[in-house]
Amino acid sequence: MKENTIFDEIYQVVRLVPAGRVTTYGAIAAYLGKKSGARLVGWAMNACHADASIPAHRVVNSTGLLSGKHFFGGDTMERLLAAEGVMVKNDKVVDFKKHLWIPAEELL
DNA sequence: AGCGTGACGTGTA
DNA sequence: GTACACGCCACGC
Repeated sequence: MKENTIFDEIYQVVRLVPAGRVTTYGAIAAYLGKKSGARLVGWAMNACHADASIPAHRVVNSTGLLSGKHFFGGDTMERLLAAEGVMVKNDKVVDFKKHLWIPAEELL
């Protein structure tokens, strides 16, 4: 490891996300020190296909919308979330704020 | 070395 | 409340 790349940094944080919780691209970016690096997180997630150990399905946008569910292959993302206790309605996380997990706050 | 793109976020109209 | 535009960092060509 010790790639020291933004990708790995993001991967580590995403892997720290507990089951039944979801985080946002902005939260991860903020934790890494990137204020508006949300796009970078999305980019890293795109490469997450190389790491099946990364629960990218727990990462949603600030509106709680499963932006990447389309990339997972249909209902895979919402199904994984539902299996962990996170209900998804209309591609959006139910009680999103309640399930929201922010590294900068929880890992504080 | 420069331009375009991207699973986003925030602000303004 | 919805729609549009700009900004951010990193990667691909």
